Amino acid sequence: MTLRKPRPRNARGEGDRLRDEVVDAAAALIAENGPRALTLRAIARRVGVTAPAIYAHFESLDDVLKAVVDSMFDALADHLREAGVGQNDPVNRLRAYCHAYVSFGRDRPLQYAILFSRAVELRPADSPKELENLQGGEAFAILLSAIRECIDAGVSESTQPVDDAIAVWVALHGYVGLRTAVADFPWPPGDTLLDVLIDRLARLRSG
Amino acid sequence: MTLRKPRPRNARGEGDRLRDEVVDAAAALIAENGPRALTLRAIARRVGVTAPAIYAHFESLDDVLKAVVDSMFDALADHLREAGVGQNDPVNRLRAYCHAYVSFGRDRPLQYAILFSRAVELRPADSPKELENLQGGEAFAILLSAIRECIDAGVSESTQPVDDAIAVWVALHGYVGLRTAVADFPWPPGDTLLDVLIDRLARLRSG
DNA sequence: TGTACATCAGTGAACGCGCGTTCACTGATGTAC
DNA sequence: TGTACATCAGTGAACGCGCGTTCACTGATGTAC
Repeated sequence: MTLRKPRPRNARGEGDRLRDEVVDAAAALIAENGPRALTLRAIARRVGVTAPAIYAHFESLDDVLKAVVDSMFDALADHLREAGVGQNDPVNRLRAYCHAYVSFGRDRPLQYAILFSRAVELRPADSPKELENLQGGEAFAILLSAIRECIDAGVSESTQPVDDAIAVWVALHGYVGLRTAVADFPWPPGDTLLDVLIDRLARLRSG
Repeated sequence: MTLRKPRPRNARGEGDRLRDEVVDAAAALIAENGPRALTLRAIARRVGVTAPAIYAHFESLDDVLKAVVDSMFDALADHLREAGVGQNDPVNRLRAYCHAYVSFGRDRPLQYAILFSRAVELRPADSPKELENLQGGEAFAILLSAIRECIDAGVSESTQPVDDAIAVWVALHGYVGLRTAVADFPWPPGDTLLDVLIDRLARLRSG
């Protein structure tokens, strides 16, 4: 319900800027008040534009939500990659990716929740082999490659890297979901549990 | 939008029946069309009653949603208990509980999702020790006791049953969430992955 | 046994609101000549 | 360099709808005498 000053109209050729602003505003609304608060008019108010203006860039509210999900999956993959920078030890890199995944979800629980909420049907991969083309597949591929490097370095006993990467992903997803939803629970301190999950599911020797 | 024949008015003293019917209708609406489809008027239509009649039993729509979540947590615990009946081997019992947890979520993904969706704030436990009083705590206590029995029987190497029960719960939650949301993924066949998660996180010797 | 009355379990009309969507329009900005 | 014009990036009014919530009411059922 925040009132904004009327924003200056975009100049010629900069019409696409509104598209990005709409996606950002939609993501912010979800982050603040959950997906139920996402309406075309609320987005328009936040951007400082009238509701019909959105139709120039999106067919419907659902279309906006899809764009939000897309941009969130991209942001997640970027977040993981950044966390891996400078991590030369394969175990530390894997851990860094996993912690980054969790912090991504924990910092924006309501946004994270829509990624796998079935509110938007996920884009199907063209073929089972095109994992990266699948939404979330980019993040998964990062996890998988980190596990493979651990195996190559002899610090993981995993013999089925794909299955074990899925196992780790499942655990990360569950950890984000439960920790943000059920705060009132005797959670092990810090991220102890997270490291246990990584150790056992990626079959790290240190674990 | 299903039209129902006008239902007979409840007799004296049976007014509480409407309360249960409202909760069931609300749960059914969520199961069919997700939480966005949950409105007071839709519930009333489905029950075959006018909208104001609901106010005799609930203060608001949010109050109805809370009742749905409560009844779902009860149903989950019942479902687990039933699955354990007749399982005399502790490992098999633990597995039966875990598979029951997953099937519960998989059979009603949209309902399961609201349990931990933050759409309703979960009832806080009065003290950290009163796990059973916490929503979901009853199901958790069942898991925990099964792991303890595995330890006692010498088939689990777990030394921290509470932490490991949490780990299993996290994995079950993640498994339900991802499997129902991301169908288009190279999941290991059947519930192979689920058994791997149980083996490693409950530290079963068979694994 | 009969009857007046209280209570229970709702109904039905009405309210104001925010929503998605349509439509005709406007006014600044770039382009052609 | 000036000017007519097309286009772009929106505006503003209007529509019909379903929503939560309120209010006065109704009519069947049980109870007291």
